[in-house]
Amino acid sequence: MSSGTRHPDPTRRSERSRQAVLRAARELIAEVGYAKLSIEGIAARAGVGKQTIYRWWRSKGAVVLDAILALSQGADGIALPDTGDIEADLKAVMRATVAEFADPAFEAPIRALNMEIAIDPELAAQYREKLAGPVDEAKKERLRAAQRAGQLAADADLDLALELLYAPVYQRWLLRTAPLTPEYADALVDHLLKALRP
Amino acid sequence: MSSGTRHPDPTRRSERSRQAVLRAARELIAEVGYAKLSIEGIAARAGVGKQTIYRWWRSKGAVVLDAILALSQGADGIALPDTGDIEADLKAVMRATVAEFADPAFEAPIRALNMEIAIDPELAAQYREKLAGPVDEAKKERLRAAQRAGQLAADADLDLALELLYAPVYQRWLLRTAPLTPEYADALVDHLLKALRP
Amino acid sequence: MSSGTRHPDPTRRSERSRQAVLRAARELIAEVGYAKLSIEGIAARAGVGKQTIYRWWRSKGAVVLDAILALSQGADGIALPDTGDIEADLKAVMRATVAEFADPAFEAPIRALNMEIAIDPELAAQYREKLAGPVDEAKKERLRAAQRAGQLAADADLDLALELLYAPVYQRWLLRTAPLTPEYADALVDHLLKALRP
Amino acid sequence: MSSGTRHPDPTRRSERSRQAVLRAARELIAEVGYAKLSIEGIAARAGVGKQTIYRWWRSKGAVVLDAILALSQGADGIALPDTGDIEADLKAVMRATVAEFADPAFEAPIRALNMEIAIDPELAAQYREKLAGPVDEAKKERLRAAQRAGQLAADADLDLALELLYAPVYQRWLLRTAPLTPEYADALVDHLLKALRP
DNA sequence: CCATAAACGAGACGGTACGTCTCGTCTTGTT
DNA sequence: AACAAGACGAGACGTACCGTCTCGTTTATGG
Repeated sequence: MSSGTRHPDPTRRSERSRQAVLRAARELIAEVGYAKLSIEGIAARAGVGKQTIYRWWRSKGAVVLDAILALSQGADGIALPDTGDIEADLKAVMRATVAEFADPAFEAPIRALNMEIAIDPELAAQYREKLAGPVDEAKKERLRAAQRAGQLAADADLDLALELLYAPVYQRWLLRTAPLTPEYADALVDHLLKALRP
Repeated sequence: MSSGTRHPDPTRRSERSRQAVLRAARELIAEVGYAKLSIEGIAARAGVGKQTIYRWWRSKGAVVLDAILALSQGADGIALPDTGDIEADLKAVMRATVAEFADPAFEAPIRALNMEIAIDPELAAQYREKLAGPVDEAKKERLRAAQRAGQLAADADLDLALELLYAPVYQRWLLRTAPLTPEYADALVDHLLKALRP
Repeated sequence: MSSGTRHPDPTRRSERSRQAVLRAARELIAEVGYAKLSIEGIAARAGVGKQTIYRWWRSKGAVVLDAILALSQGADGIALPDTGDIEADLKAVMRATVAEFADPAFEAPIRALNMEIAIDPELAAQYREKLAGPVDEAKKERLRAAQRAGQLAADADLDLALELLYAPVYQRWLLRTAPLTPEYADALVDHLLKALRP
Repeated sequence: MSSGTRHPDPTRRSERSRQAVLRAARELIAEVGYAKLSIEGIAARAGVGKQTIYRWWRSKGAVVLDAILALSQGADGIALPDTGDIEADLKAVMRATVAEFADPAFEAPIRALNMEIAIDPELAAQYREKLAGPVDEAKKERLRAAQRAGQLAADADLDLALELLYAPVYQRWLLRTAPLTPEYADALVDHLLKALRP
């Protein structure tokens, strides 16, 4: 589950320490912000030697990724709602997404993670594999169902479709260029469907 | 032109030092990368006292922003090509954009700037005002022309239109989720126009 | 006065910091012992950045040497008593020496210094030049006076004479092989004079 | 033979490990010097678990002492030469001593051992009992023979005599105050005999 | 045409954190 | 039960930068 790749011997690893580190990382991001997050601080808060962190994680970013992964663990078998109405379903999903992005509790750690991912390609790969990938697959599955139902063009590029939905939200959030509102979520869905209708 | 707001007396400022700092910042980002960029290093490379940097810039990010602004100075009166064919014009522009993002020389400093902007809202505001704003305005002007020509719906949300075009490119580039190709540029334009046709 | 040799610019040095470091070093040697003396600890106690210590001193030993040098500063124009009776004078001096070695307050820092000197030849050279040298010279001067008075052989090797007096005391103290008593001091003088009488 | 005192059950001890530790200690002192000698390093070099060292030795110093003891094992029944001429015999012995101290191969480990002994009284006691004691006894035996032969005063303090001979050599070596030459060895003997003649 | 006040280069300062190393203890199989 | 291996909490190491603070030294008017 951890992001490092230098595990000397995973079986010898102290689960107690691992949990303490991830919890401390989460707490500190929320309390002092990502800019002031330090490995030294995480170790102290977790009651753990610094070496224990360096032993199992490649970087501060790897710790942050694991800390967030640990939260969304149970969410494996995710599936998007499917009422048969692709427009209604997508709007519901996008409104939820927009709301999540607007949540201040969501802000700090996810912004931190995105900084790390933008800098460290290897970390980005792990992020995609562990978190983004499964979620994207679920979303594409819903779109595929809509294709089968004749609500979307059969030859639509679903990866691009996802980007048309999510990239604008992501950009607004990351760069704070404009507020994220439910109306905005609806507008994105409307435009997507207009572009992708058969 | 500089981003700080505490200029004790702009007239007394040494232009020679300012240029040396911006040049040093650009060189160091290219050479050692953003993560290892330090004010100490910039000052040393520029042959400038650290205080001179702290006097005129609020933060490392402000220096980076200025360093990049200084490059794109002449580009004030930017205007997009207007052949009358909105599809051809947009595809040309997007292909150029995609090519620019793929340029390795572009990478390091812009990525650095984006990190700072994502963290520092005040810097983001300056970035929008000085760089992104004028460029976006030029883009919207072209879209407005297309509206007047009846090639786009009269009630189209042009801000959203820009996001549908650029946010996917931005996301692919920042998170390295997928390659940026000319075909991708074309596809984005195609989808936009399908969604925005009258 | 300090032992390091990399003084970047002695005129810029903070005398307040220098004093605080030496005082902290002395206090900590007395309190926690030499084995547990750390540069980190000295810096913290002195309210000084670690870099300030590394900037001006080559090693922990150099700090300790300076700390002790600073104590015995005024003792420049040292001269041994000269009553005309070399035996009585030497016995007085050696009894004082023996008493000094037996003083627990003397123990910790001097033992620490001797460890460093035994390991670091460069430090040893500075120790000899700054501390041991002048003292030895004073002792030899007294012996020379005795030679002129016909109480010692004219061709006596005074360096060796000093060693015959002090090396046994030093060895007993350093290795704790036997107690240092006034009688022992007298015995050393008796033997020296028997060996060196004309 | 080992210096620790917590042997849980000496019979269960692995002789192979013990030898490996002592050999590794000797090699590392010679290779990296005493200052950089670590238990971690000894264990790694010896192919031994750290616990094995902690189980059988009280401290790093105890390992070093054992490592050196192991070398001078056979030298139990030592006796100094006795040609009947005390001056010649002592000069031969002292010249040999001086030569031994000047040997670079002798340097590192013995200096290391002396550091430990100067710091740790308990270790010093063991050193005296196991190494210095027997040797000193042999030296005193030779001096006693000289007393019986009327070459030394019958009431001479033989412990002090040994110190007059060896302490100056020890001091010169430890503090590197002056070179150790054969002439110096002779001079020490000459002075001793002048002081101790009947 | 100076004087004078600022900005300047240099870099020392008190600090924080880095990533590494070693300590001495503890845990997990192996022999 | 001792062993090799090595993870663990702890904490010092020496380095890199932070942002602030003197230091003289330009430099650029404005009296």
